[in-house]
Amino acid sequence: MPVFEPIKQGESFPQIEERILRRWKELGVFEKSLEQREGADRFVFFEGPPTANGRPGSHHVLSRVFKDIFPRYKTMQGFKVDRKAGWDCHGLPVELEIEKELGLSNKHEIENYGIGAFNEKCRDSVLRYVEDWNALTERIGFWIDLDDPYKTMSNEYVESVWWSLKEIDNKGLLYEGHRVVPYCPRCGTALSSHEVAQGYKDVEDPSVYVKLPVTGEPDTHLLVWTTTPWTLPGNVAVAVNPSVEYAKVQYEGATLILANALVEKVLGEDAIAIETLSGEQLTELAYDGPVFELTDRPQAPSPVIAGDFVTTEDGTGLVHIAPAFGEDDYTVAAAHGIFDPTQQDTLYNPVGLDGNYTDQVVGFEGRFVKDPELTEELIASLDSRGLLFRSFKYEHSYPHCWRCSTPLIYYAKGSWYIQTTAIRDGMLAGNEGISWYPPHIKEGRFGNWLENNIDWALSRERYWGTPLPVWINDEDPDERIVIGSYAELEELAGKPVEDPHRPYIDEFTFPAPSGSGTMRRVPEVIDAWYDSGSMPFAQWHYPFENKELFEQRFPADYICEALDQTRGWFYSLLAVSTLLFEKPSYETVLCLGLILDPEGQKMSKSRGNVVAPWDVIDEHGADAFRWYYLTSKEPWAGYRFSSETVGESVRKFLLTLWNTFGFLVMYANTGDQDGSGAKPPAERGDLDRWALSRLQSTVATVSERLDDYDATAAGKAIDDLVDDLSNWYVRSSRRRFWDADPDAIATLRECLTTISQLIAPFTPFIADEIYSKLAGADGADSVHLTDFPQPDAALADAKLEADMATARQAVELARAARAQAKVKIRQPLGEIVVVATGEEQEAIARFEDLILGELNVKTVRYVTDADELARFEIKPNFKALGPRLGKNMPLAKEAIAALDGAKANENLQNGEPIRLGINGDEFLLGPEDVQVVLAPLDGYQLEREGTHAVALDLTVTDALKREGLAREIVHAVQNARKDTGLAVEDRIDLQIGGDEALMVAAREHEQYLAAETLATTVGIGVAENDAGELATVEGMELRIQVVKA
RNA sequence: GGGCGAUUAGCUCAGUCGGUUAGAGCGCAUCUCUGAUAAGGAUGAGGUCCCAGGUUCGAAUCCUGGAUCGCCCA
Repeated sequence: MPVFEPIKQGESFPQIEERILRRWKELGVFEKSLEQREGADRFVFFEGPPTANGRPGSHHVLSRVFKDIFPRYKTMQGFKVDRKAGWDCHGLPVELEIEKELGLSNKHEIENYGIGAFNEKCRDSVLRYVEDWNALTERIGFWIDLDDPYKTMSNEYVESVWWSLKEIDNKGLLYEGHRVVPYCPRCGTALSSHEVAQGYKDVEDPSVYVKLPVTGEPDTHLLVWTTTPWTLPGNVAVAVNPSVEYAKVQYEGATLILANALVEKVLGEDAIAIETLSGEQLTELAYDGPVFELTDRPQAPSPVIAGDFVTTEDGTGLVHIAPAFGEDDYTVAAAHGIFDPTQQDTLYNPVGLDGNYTDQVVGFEGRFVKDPELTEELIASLDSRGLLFRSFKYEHSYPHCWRCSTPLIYYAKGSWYIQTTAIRDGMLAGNEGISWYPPHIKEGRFGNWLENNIDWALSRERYWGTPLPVWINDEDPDERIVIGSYAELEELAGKPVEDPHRPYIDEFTFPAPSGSGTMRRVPEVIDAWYDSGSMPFAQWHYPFENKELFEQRFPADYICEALDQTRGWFYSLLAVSTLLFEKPSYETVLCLGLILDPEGQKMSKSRGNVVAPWDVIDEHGADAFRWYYLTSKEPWAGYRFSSETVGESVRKFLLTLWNTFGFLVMYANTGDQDGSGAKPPAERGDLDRWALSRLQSTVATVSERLDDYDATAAGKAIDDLVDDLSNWYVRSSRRRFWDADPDAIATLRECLTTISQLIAPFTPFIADEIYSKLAGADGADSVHLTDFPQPDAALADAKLEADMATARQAVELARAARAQAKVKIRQPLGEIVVVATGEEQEAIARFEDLILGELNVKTVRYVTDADELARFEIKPNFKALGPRLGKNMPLAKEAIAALDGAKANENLQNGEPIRLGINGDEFLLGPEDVQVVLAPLDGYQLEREGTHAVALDLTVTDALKREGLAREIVHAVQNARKDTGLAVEDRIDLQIGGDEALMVAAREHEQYLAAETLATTVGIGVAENDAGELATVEGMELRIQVVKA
């Protein structure tokens, strides 16, 4: 029986991961990790629900990985972390997908098809790819309860949402208003501001200057500018800023009125000023309206009105007012009594809900307002009537429907609102208590957004969504009831609610409580963002069920989504919970950046640069994918990502770790030693205790960084530790592993076991593979059932770590010196000369054997007085001296440079200060104020760093030469062993022959040769000419014959 | 047009409280080590720390203005 289960040759990371997935399933590890924390303090995580009507992509892997790591970490720290999955089911994107499938292109066609059948299609489609999502979720090791997810379309969920809306109505914050809203004529629905935000595109639009004839002043025109000529038939007034100065100018035979400040910009230098007028004076004028012929509006003077919002930044300083098509227009026209906002039919609107002109617009009846051809015709009409001053293309950013790409129009219509402006201060106060990663979002993007909050346009005139639970008397629209539960509706309507969706719910009517009329539901459904913002309580069907469950799990300690959710889910969560519970529903939020391709382009299907997550997983494995996302950079900055970059993180970290693990398993098995015979850690040698101390420091750093949601720095600390173990501890301890030294095996085993726990939240697969092989009989079934390591102060030794760092530096210096002198490591050298003082010398002396072995040098000689190799130079420590010396600093720098370095160093060594005279003042400099560095003297080859330096005696004596050759022979024999396919521990009979110089060296070092190559017999100078392998050592011929003994 | 963020080596990214000599990985070139390693090590080439002002004894870092890119909003 081997000590540890041997590593399967040729098993790839993805294969290992799939094996571990099966094991997790068999043992129910996720479930156990939860059961085990029953009754413990909770760490609450909320899953932001994705929509499963499309396949998951690499950006979903990003968020799911960050959603996973902290719950795993907290679980290992002893918290109970429930993780309920969820699916976002409602909304326009779902409807659009079905419309496309069914070949429907507007609401009329949907209604002909049948709302019931249409919604059934929607219902079926939203979980269409749920299997793909589940498979990917499981494969990347995102532990979340997929068996009992919340669904925003479930009866229970919808009922909770209804309850919340009634609560809001009870607070008087639900109202029906008229408002100019961004409206998609194609989808037939108003869009919320966060939907509009997603659809801005840079487009070229026509832009026209229109001349409006001033009533009673022939040939005089108001000059207005607009980028939306289609709104001109809706024109009812012109607004000017009363405090701006306007000019009447003569230009190309016409008299024009525009803002004085804009004359040159619009007309150039050729305009001749006639007089200036104040905006106030202009409001006494009128112009001949309407701009287009309208069947229901006769020609009549239209007013010039005052509006503070008019600026002279662009345009002409005169703004055409169409109250149905602009928020400012609506407000200013209402304020001037042009229409009565409470009487809907007084608002002039020549455009229908379908985005087409009504029959009132003569010559353009039924035309779609954003049709470019129509625009041309409108402009031509203006021109033919002498109203066009100029037209040109204007490039600007204009909102489009985020799903169907139709340009939005601003359009006055009825809509239901939540008066979020009433809770703005509450949301701002709540935001104060939220920890944002990165922090600038809090005051910046999110804070600004809250400051400028406007009421939430809640209603959607659509089909597949949570129906707005408002019933209105069909005889008296002022009588309304908001329904807050199915029981309430059942009692009123006298029948049970089986499906709260349209069209079934629309059939629930009941007599008006006032005694006359029938209560009927309003036709709207609600914004799906409200659904997802309700998940903290709706996922539990609160308050109808699970009261305690909800209260224990509110608010969330941690949520995590991509940055684009700032005004999406992050906002809707905060708004809903502030409305209902007067506090935020999350305490910490991590925002993730976008996934870009290696060129920094956004990944999109149209560009064809999408990296499919399964490709990455199949090639490199889920752990590599996770490690890359978690540690390569700050996660909110965005990722320039490709499968190759993931491969890099495999090579850099996972393989190093895996090889170190493989090394331990191999030598523990070869030497039949599991480390149980080791001394207690405190009694082990320096190298072992160094490794254990590094481990403890890393444990401390990792916990500290993960507590601050900083996976990047935590991962880097682990990476550094693994690198130290592999490239220093193992490298320096090879001999001891070969000898199956229990201390070495125990130390490495302890380090790797603890590392497996540290990486468990990061790379759960390889972590469990390593843990379950090393933990032994006393270990848990899985690393994920263990407690996260706590730093053990007894094993931490800062001095030891610092000393080792110094020793390693000395080795590096010596290696550099060898490289410089082109003397390879296999060639032994006689002496290394180390210049170092005080602690540094002690540190190097402490690890002398290690250094000599690593450098293949016989002895080390210390030189405290560096005169023979280098001289001391004193340099100022600016950080210490700067504040003290201020403006004298440059002078001090010169004075210090002029000091006698050796003498100054001697002073400092003796505890005496350095005296410095500057501008007649004397300054005393202590050791903290200066830095002593070594500068090489001419004629010596020396590598230096700070106050220590290393020089090599490069004299190669004949004896050293022979020893070097012996090592070359060993090297060649080892290669021959390897080529012959011998096992590491196989004994051999060795015969060598060839160049006499080599044979001499071999005879001299025969014992060494035999020991290194496990040769039971050695024949020197006997290998036959034609037998064995032929090698070349420093140009000399070497024949090697290896036979298994 | 406004808000937020970014800009550091060929590429991907670090860079602490402002401390004068800016780092790492990848890639490249040369050399090297290795009976754990798909690896490791050394050296080198490679930098206008986006630009311009300013504050300061001292600026990649702080301030102002500008450029470019991204996101968000109009």
